[in-house]
Amino acid sequence: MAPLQRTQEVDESYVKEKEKGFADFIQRKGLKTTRQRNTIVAVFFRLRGHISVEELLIEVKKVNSRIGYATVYRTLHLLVASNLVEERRFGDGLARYEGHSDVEHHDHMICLDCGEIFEFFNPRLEALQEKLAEENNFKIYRHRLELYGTCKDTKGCESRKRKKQAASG
Amino acid sequence: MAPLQRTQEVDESYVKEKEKGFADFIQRKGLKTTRQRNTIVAVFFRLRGHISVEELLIEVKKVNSRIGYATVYRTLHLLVASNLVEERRFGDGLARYEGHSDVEHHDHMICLDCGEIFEFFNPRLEALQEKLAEENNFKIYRHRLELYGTCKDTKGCESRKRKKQAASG
DNA sequence: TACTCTATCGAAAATCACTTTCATTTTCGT
DNA sequence: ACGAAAATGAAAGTGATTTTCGATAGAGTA
Repeated sequence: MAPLQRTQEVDESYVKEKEKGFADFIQRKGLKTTRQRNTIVAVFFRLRGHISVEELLIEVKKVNSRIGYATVYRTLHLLVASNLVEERRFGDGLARYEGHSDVEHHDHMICLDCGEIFEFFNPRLEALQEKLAEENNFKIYRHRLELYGTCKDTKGCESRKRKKQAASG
Repeated sequence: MAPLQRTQEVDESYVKEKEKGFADFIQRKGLKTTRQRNTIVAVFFRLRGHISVEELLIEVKKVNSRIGYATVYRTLHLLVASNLVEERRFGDGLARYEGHSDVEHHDHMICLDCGEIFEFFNPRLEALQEKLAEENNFKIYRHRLELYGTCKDTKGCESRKRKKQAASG
């Protein structure tokens, strides 16, 4: 029942699969394959975690600095529409995107000290929500559960916190 | 285990208690009592549910049309800071405010058809979250759980939906 | 009550995170 | 290669919220 942490190394087959998924979506919708979209998608799926538009834009510009942020926004919307990516909002005012493997729904724990976002999943929690909804004649389409707190007592927290402060200061 | 619905009538003692709480906060912080703030607070606590800034502004202007929206925003921030009010965001891009009784935490079911927001609370759900957090050395400060779906099969849904469509069309 | 210091007010400008516009490329079926 | 339609990028526009700034008004003090 440990949090599902994304692996550190992004393996190429994962990226290839996602790129294929995006290409299929583009074709299915009769849209056009472009250099920019391919770059953005390739960069996105090589990043891990919950990426903000700005973070993605910075990485994309390292590959092709002429790609504008409107294109990044537009491509992210396509990725969401294609069901390959999910948009999340954790209350700091900006959208974050995460690669979506459509089998595993999960919830989040957000550390307010170091900013780390942990993913977790618990079937009893899911079942209990369903039960409560049913008791009120409510049909759930989707839900979101976020635990805000601290992972201070875990090993990485302090160093991530310092890194964060260095980046913003 | 029915959803906690706010009662329709707002009783005066509740409003008076909140006004007192706000006055105390203002004094404690060395801020000034003003006609505008008193009006906004008085109007706010006589409304029920999850109030958007615009909804509040409309009601405030009925009492004193010269009160500007900046003042409403500022006063709402004071109410949040005083812990008398909680800010919520349900993903439609605007903040909603609800009077906060610091005993009862609750979660939300949001009907995507009629827009109604139901409140509910379940101790097993709370306990399970605590347990999961503990297992991961995570300390929860606060959490949020929102179930998005429909209450279509309940009696009020259709009429609320029509009302909403009339208001926006 | 008058005075003064400073918080607050309201209107307008600014900000922030996007979204849309539009003139200029690109893509892709023919 | 041709041309219609889609995509791009720079810049303008949005909508919610925040900040600015000159004017106004609380609240201790004289």
